[in-house]
Amino acid sequence: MSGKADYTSLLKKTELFCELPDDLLSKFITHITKKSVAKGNILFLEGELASYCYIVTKGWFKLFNETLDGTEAVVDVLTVGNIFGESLALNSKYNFGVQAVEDGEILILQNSVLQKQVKENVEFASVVLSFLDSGRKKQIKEMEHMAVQNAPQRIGCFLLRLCPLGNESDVVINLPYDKSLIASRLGMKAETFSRALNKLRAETGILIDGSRVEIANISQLSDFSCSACSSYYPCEDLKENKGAG
Amino acid sequence: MSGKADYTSLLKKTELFCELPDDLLSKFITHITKKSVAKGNILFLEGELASYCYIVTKGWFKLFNETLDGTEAVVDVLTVGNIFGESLALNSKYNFGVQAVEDGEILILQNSVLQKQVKENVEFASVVLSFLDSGRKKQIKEMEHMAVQNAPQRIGCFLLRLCPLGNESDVVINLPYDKSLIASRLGMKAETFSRALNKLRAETGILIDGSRVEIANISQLSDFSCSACSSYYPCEDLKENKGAG
DNA sequence: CGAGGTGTTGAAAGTGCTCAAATGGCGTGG
DNA sequence: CCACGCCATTTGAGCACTTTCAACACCTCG
Repeated sequence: MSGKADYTSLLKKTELFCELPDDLLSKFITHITKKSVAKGNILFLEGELASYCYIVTKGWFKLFNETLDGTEAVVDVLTVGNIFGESLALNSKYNFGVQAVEDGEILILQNSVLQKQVKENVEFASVVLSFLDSGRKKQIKEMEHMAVQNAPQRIGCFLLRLCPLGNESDVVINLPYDKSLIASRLGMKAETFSRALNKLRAETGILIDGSRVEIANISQLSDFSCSACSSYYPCEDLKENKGAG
Repeated sequence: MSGKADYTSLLKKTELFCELPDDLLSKFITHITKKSVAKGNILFLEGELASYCYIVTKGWFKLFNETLDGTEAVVDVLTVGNIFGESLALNSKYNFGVQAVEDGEILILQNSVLQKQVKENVEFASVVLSFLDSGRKKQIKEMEHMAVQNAPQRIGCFLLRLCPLGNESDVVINLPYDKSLIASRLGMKAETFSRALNKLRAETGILIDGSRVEIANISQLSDFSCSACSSYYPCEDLKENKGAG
């Protein structure tokens, strides 16, 4: 189960690699290594040369920045299927640091391999550009969320994004052990998160038991969470428009 | 002054084109057309095929999305030197609509021309990837702003980004006529904007006369605006790290 | 002058934050 | 096995900032 063979299925779960033909995937796979990461380990820090990108296959990872006054700003919290640290520009530096917030596993790939393929393979270059465009659209959406959603809605939206598509009910999600990370990720304090989660539970009928979240009724959750937003779960336009602008 | 000749200097003022060699610039210039846009005109709407990109050479343009409840979310408000609608991915759609908020002028370029150059010219492709990376970093910064800055600081930060670099005092900025646009852009209501602007004036000594803003002392403004942020004006790290991640 | 758009101001309500204290799970050492 | 301490989470009370609703001032244009 841990041989190079199953890298294919792991990569198929990621946005960047999911639609690549197998022969191209195999070119990447020969350069990929798998690694276990213990809780607390730091993979890299902001400002370091961006040599590698990472694909999460297990666990949760925190992307963070440090502010001038020493506070930590959590840029994102990622789990299985997410990629981070990827860079197509030469000699670029990481924009943030990354730390494992619990024991996990990652695939490691040199950015130079990505860069080489972008240069040599027009189709892959096109995929990469779509990927970058899509990332930009998500960022715009994030901004909108911060502007128009209140705390309970932001949490609901965060949960919805963790739901596998296609399921309509009885989805079970496992959050990272330390929920205050999610609070930071969503731009709120731990206390606010706690209260907002209570409100969300009362409004949408979700069940919470420690780090386990059970969503009985997706549409009830999205009715509540998406009402203030410009697109409704599953945010179709994020997938349709391989965005621009 | 409106011949193709001065397109070069206009393009040199934009982040995407500023460092390109003249011979490459001229390839773009042959495809560029200039156009005047009257206040209120809509250039395109969200979801339309992203055929053209636009470079602002005069006036202010509003990038917006419509939320489900009919509200308008202002994604950005752009002026001279900014580019929007650019897309390197094929068959992509615009992520937002764009409207002229006062009489203005734009340069128009087919995205297919950009795409062609990306394919044919490795150096330009590299510039584009850096541009996209830089855009991503700015988005992360925007998120941070929304999270850590209060209303007066957000306005101050917005003004600072409009200041031409290199000047230290007596900078004069012209805002769009309708200031409530900036309020939306910064995620606050018009009334809050009005009050916050008063506070900003009291704290930093800037002068406001209608749409004209005079900044006597840049460092006084940045001391106030950047104190909560992870980087200080002019946000050096945005330029250093041709980012990744 | 009057109408409509834009900006300002006031008062009250809402939302999230700070500070402080209580709760509850979990591992360590006795 | 139990007591203890640690840490994340929860809860409460008060505060700061932003929004909401409403009224008014200002300016331009007809």
